[in-house]
Amino acid sequence: MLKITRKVEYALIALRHLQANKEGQLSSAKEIAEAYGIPQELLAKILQRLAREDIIIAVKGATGGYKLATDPNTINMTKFFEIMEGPMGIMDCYFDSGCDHLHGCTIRTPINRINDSIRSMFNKMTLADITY
Amino acid sequence: MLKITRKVEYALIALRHLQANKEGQLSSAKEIAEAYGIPQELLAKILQRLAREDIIIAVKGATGGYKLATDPNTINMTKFFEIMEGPMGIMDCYFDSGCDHLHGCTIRTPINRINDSIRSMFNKMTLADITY
DNA sequence: TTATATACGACTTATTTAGTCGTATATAAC
DNA sequence: GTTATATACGACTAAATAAGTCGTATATAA
Repeated sequence: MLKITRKVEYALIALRHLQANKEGQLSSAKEIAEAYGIPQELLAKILQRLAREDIIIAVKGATGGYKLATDPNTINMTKFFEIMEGPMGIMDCYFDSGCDHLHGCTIRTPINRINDSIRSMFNKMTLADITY
Repeated sequence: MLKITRKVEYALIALRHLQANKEGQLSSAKEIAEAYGIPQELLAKILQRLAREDIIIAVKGATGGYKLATDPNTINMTKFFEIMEGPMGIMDCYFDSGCDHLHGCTIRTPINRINDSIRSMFNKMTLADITY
């Protein structure tokens, strides 16, 4: 319950690393992985996803690497979590309705209230709150 | 991320059911399991844990069952989650220090801030917010 | 004595998360 | 143009966790 995954953890570490770089300076997946003892292939995939979502910019080729694409202040944590792990809800019925029990479900409404509280809390936070 | 487990889900459903009972009236694990389509053995174990922790009272024997032990208003959700699933932290390093990366960890402090926010949010909620 | 409860640990199965591998493409340096 | 070092990405395997089952013991009302 309420556990952050490695994917998110590694992404945050990497973003913080990139944020500490000078304007325009690149860091490769290998460099970051070695610096923090993270499996390189795994981190590479995470950085690729962040690049696809325009959180960071990828530069290919021999001296390539990654750099931040935007000010971390502009990305809220709800969006960030959902990029990394998909829809954020403490129960799936918040999003899909493939639940057998929906008819007799007595806890859906309060559960959704909790969900909204969590989302609203993370909506107020930006990546900069984590990476600075 | 941030998913509630079935254990918690079933516990909440059962507690809500008990809460709806008249003062002193018992419900068995079987009765509740059948009413909501929950695996009976699994629910039984959950109810046993709730009884051990004095959230509910167990009555043994042929006409036995469970009833609430206390006003749901007196149990906060942080305590409830921790009874069901152990320490609640979005990363384990909030509690233990078996982390290899602690020396160079750059995200511990902000992660802990998030943790505190979540715990404080759940501390303000009681079981009654869910089961009523 | 029987039927129906709770109690509880051990076990199996299913699902999710973490990590690896193979292959393709881009590009700087030589 | 060859080499070395990057990113890109899907497929695969392994590890960890969650979900569910089973066996056995005990309590008690009928």
